[in-house]
Amino acid sequence: MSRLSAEAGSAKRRHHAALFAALGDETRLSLIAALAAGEPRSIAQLTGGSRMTRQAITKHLRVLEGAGIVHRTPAGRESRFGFDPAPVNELQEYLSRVSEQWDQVLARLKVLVES
Amino acid sequence: MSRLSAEAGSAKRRHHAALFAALGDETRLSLIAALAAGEPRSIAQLTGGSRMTRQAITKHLRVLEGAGIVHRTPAGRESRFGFDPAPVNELQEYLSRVSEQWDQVLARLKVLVES
DNA sequence: CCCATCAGCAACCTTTTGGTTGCAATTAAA
DNA sequence: TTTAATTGCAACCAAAAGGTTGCTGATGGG
Repeated sequence: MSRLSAEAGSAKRRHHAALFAALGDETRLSLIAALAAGEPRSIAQLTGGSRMTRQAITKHLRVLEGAGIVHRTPAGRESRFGFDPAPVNELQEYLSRVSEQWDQVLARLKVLVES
Repeated sequence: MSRLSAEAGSAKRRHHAALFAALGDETRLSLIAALAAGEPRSIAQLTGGSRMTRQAITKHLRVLEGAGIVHRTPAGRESRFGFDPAPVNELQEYLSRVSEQWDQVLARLKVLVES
């Protein structure tokens, strides 16, 4: 079982790493900020105000879509992108667990020092 | 001032993106898990149990060190790496803000629907 | 002293990533 | 029905990332 659970842990770790990687780009963070601030927007709207090409923005949106952070809704000739909070919350919980783990280590060290 | 604050925001965003990118690798996540679980460890210790080369692990540790997630402490002929929780907490707060922003958007939409 | 261990450095390679340009297709508007 | 706007797809490119091998230099133990 230890092997199975180790592999399951590895799969989850791979998933989390992919989510973090999706957030590891300045342009994508600004896209997330734009989409988490209001209603869905089209690619042309999201491109406006950036020095980058529409295709570059499209690629970034595809990465975010692949991570489930954003979803595409075709509407006429344009496709609107909307924010999806689930992966963000997932990563928040992940970081929480790391922090708690560390806090427990500190608590144990404190006990050792005081004994 | 709007320009200045926009640039300041961009600098912070770049910083956050760099931190996220440092977490965007499965191997580095496992290193973090190992180091956040206990006392500092040497490169050789961290390499043991991995199919990767010591140099690969070294590179990953350097990335984590560059992000401030880990610090190196030379000890004799070996250098021990220890966990540093500050960047993790910083990212946790960042994700919190994104979530809150989104919650506010949802609340506004709800008001619109009910009116 | 001798030897094994731990680590740093450099070169090299392959794959991925971020970005561009050009072109075709669909949809809306005049 | 033209025409403009919005998007998708493909090819291409440069740079960065992830990993390996080989060699060298300290350091600690016998």
